[in-house]
Order: sequence, then C-alpha cells, then structure tokens
Amino acid sequence: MTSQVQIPENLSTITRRGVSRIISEADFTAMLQRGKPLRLKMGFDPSRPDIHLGHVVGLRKLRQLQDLGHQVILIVGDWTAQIGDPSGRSATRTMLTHAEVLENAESYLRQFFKVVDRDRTQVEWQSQWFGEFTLANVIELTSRFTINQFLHREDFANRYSQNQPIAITEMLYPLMQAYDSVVIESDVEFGGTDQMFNLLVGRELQGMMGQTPQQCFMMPILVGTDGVQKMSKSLGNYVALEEPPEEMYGKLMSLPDELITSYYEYLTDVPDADIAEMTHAMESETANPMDFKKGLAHRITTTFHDSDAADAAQSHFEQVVQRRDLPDDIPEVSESILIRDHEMTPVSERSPARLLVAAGLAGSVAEGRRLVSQGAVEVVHPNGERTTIRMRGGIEIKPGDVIRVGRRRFVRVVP
RNA sequence: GGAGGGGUGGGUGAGUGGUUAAAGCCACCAGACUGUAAAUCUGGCGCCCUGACGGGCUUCGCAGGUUCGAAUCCUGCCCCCUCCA
Repeated sequence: MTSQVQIPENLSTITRRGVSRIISEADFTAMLQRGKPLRLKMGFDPSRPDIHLGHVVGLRKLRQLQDLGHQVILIVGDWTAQIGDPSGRSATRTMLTHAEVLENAESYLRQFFKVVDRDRTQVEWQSQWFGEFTLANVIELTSRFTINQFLHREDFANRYSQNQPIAITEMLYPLMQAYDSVVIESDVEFGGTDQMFNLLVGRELQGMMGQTPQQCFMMPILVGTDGVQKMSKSLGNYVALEEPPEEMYGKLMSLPDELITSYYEYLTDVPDADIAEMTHAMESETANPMDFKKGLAHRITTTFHDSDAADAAQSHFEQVVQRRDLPDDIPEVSESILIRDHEMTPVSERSPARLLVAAGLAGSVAEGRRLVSQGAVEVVHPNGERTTIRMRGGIEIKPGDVIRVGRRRFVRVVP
C-alpha cells in the first residue's frame, strides 16, 4: 500500500499505446515525472455490471499506473443507478433497488480486480456525498454552467443539429460526475472517447472550485468481434471477462484478421516491436495470421483464466473447428425426448427438422428445415462414421450417436 | 397553446393502395474454400403444413374503419423529434 512512485522509463507506453487522447498530455506527463502519487479516477454505473474486453483497455491503463505507484479511486455510481440513467435515446430503463445495486457492484468489482490491483484501489460510493445533496446544492452546482456551454460541446452539438433528443438529466449527469471529481480530488480521470465531454466538465468544475483541474485520459474504442461496430453488450459482439475459456478463445478466433494487431496493442503487453514484426509478416504474407490470432486468443484466455485453461481451449478449438472432430463435452439428450411426439413416431420416421427442434438444435421447424436442406446436419456414429441428414430418407439414430449442426452445435443421444 | 416531422423485421433504412413476408446495407446462420469461428464466394435469414412444387397464417407504434385488396387512405389513442409562443 505504501508508495514509492516510479518515473516511467518508457513514457510512450503509458501515454500513447492504447490511448486515444490525453487532455492535456503535456501536463499529464509532467505530473508523472513529479514523483508524487496521482489519484486516478474511474467511475462505473452499477446498472451495467458486465465488463468486456472493451473496458479492459482502460483497466490496463489503470494497472500500468498503479504499478508505478499511483492510486486508483473507483467511484461506484450507486446514487445515479438507483435513479435510473435516462441517457441515450433508448427506452425507459428500470430503476434498480439498493440490493440490486449492491449485487451488481460486487460482480463488477470481482471482474474489475482481475485487471486492476486491489491493494492500490480505493472504492468510493457516490451516495456518500449525493445522499445528502439538497436542491440548494443542485442549484448551486448548475449555476456554474450555461446551456450554451453544454450545447457547444461536440456530442450535444451533434445531437442537437441532428434533431436527436437531449434529456435534461443528461445535462445534470456531467455535473454530477464532475462533482465526484471535486469530492475525491482526482488528478486524472479515465474514460472512453465518448466520455470526453463529461471528463472535461469535471476538469472545469475543479478549476472553478479552486482545485487543480484533472487530466482527462481517453481510451480508444475497441472494435467488437464483428469487426464493424464498437464492442458492446447490446450488439452482442463482445467478449466478456467471465466468458468460459473455450468461448473466450473461440470468440477471439472469430475476429477479422485486420483486428489482430490492435487487440495485441490494446490488450496485451507484447512489445510494440514484436507487434510491428507481426504486422510486417502478415503484410508480406510470410506468416499465417491465424497463428498470431491463436497467440492472441491464448494470451488473453490465460489472463482471465490460466494457462491450463487456455491450453485446453486451444486444443478444443483445434479439435472441433480445425479438425472437425467432436468436442470432449457434448450435451446429452435422451432418446425419449427425440421421439416424444403426439403419435410417438419412431426416430427413424420423424421429420429431421422436428428432430432438431426436439433436440434443441434448432429454434423452429422452419429453421430446422433450412439447416437440413443446407446440408448442415450430420450424425456421427460411435465408430466415427458420419452420415449427412437429408430431408428425405430414413434417419438412423441410436443411443451413442451424436447429432451435429454446423461446426459447433452438438447433442449426444442417450437411452 | 400552435405549426410541422416521425414511429417498418436484431440494427440501419427503402417503401405512400395490389407486382411487398416487405429493397439495399450491416449483423447473424449454413455450405464451399481455408492448417482461423478470418477473408472470399454461394445460399439462407417470421411461423406452420410439404421430400419438393405449392399452400396457410401472422407481421410495418396501439385500436378501430374505408376497400375486392392497406405498411401504404381515414378516425381515435400512445410515444418521439423540431420550431413558434
């Protein structure tokens, strides 16, 4: 807990790699070299407790700075979460109960500390100061800014010019977040590039209140597994920290090759020089990108699980995806479920599409039909023989057989 | 209080009476190819019946109505946005 603050040897690792922008970089650099522990502020909204790799970019930054001896202050946005965050254009968000907030916070912290050092982290609950806030306090706070100031900020200006809604509470949120910075006397606040506005308000407010304005540290947006949009839970293109090893590894292997180097850059400690070499090798086609991607997947899986789990995930991938063999663990389905039907039709006479639905391999008969007609369904017999299921023609399925749909959906039939 | 614009399938976004289960794009699923769950190409992508051809049903904010026929027209309601006051 004691802190001898180190001056970073390789400054650009801190200030450039995995960084979108620092306001102001010069001041921040000077602070780092002053040898005084910095108070690093990071906030989170406990209505969304899931952390994915997109958040890890910033968490790794915090960790790097902690390792130099700086202090992280994590703000739990419990007060605002209980009100219900109205921001964004989405529909009404349900309010959270106190118990839910506690539960979410606990889950968040568990994930957070997979990357960030617990010993150099101080957790503060927002309700500690907002719980006693009065209307007079709110007015005092709001009186320091004007609507014009807010409307000139980029994201509000954009939305305003595009006729997109801006909720009044959205004006309040940056103020509250800014006030957090004042209370904890933050030196640097961290957030994604989309947080720039909020971070800057904090900077301004601190200045108004006679504090040294915080530096704003913004992380780049991590592109999700679809290779198109930013990683986010709602888009389903994310890799969660609590993802099982096989899923984590597999999802990373589904990244478009173009994303490999940025993932290395943002999410690993692989030296820049090595990354540059990989980039060169891939551009000159002297290496197979797959190998680098496997390395990446293995490395990240190791970080959030361990190397044994990563090894297992890798061999699972090689076995199931590359060799098209069966995985070790296959969910089982009782034969009786497959034949359970109004007429108790024997398996051999059941419509293959319906069979897939019964086995949980297709969501609807229509989907089952599509899969079968596309040649996606096969039966793997215990002796290794495989039979592709067709729409017509009998189906030979006995206990012990495995039904496979596509590359990675399986069910083993048991008596 | 007034004027105007808008609510379409997971997302975006066409469509203003039939040729629309509803373009295109993205995502997603499958096949081919590939030492990648990458890229590329091909196909699919509401539900139900059918081996198939084909047929049926439900869907374009909600509820009614007009019409042989409506996502498209009318009425009411709900919600969102902009401007004026």
